[in-house]
Amino acid sequence: MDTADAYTFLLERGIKPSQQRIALLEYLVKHPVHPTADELYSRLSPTMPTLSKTTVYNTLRLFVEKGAAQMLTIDGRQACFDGDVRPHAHFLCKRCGRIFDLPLPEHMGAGRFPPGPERCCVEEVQLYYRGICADCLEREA
Amino acid sequence: MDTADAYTFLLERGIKPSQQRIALLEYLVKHPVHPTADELYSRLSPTMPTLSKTTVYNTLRLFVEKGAAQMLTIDGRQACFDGDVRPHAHFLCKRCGRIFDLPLPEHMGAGRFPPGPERCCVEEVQLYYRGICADCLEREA
DNA sequence: AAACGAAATTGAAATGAATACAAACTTGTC
DNA sequence: GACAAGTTTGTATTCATTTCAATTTCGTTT
Repeated sequence: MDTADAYTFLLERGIKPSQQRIALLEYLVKHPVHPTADELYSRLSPTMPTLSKTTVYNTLRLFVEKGAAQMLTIDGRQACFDGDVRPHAHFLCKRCGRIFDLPLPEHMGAGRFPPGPERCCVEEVQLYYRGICADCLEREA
Repeated sequence: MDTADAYTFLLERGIKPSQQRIALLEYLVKHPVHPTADELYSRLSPTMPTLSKTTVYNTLRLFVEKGAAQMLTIDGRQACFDGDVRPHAHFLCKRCGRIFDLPLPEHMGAGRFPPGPERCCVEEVQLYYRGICADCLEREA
């Protein structure tokens, strides 16, 4: 995704494409490592010196509201963000802290999330795994 | 679960059963509404005036480590705790903030959580739904 | 029963993610 | 060029959680 793509993507979602919003979206999509708000700020500050942390938070909240990004609460300490809004699961390595994408189990494809007997309206589903990743397992063996 | 049950349950898990730990475990099991650390402190303080919030945090962390309770990160702001450690899903109502238990989909029974191609070691799985609960839907209709 | 020591508890202070808010700035429109 | 609506910015604040040193509890030994 380049700047032009980000521009139109934001417009499609009803988001006014400002410099900051384009930069954040581009970074999120190009770096699918589930960064935190703070990481995004640190990475983008150098090339965008006036960027404020408040803008990062505001923008991420907007993205989530408009369905342009996902917020992950897999790490209890801070929220992580994912520019890939297609349904997929996440794995958090307790050792190195990295978050990996994983496919959803077969039966949990898009739209097929039976919430049980209750008559509630499900808007989001998140499937989180936690454990030790392959790299960390190998490193310690 | 009464005090004696809590006592033996804690011992079985390798947790020294102190007054505070028994009280916390009993409360968690008797009130399956997924309280936060702060709520637990507020509820137990009246009958246990010397209880400290640090103890609540320490104890909850210990419970989670020893598998005596589950920590939920479904609400990004604060952790919630569940004395029911059997695998089940959770639903957070964005309107009223309550968290409900839900059964896991058929294919996701205990131990059957295929994490995909990676060779990682999965220790926990959490399935979160977010939306509007039946009560809130009705109230607004 | 008193003394001891390890473990648990406590309260105060610190940390750190996230939010509130008001001022300054952009951007498009007349 | 002035205006207005919407954005961005920095500072100050909130609040969940952690750190830490001092105190207390509890089981064991003398």
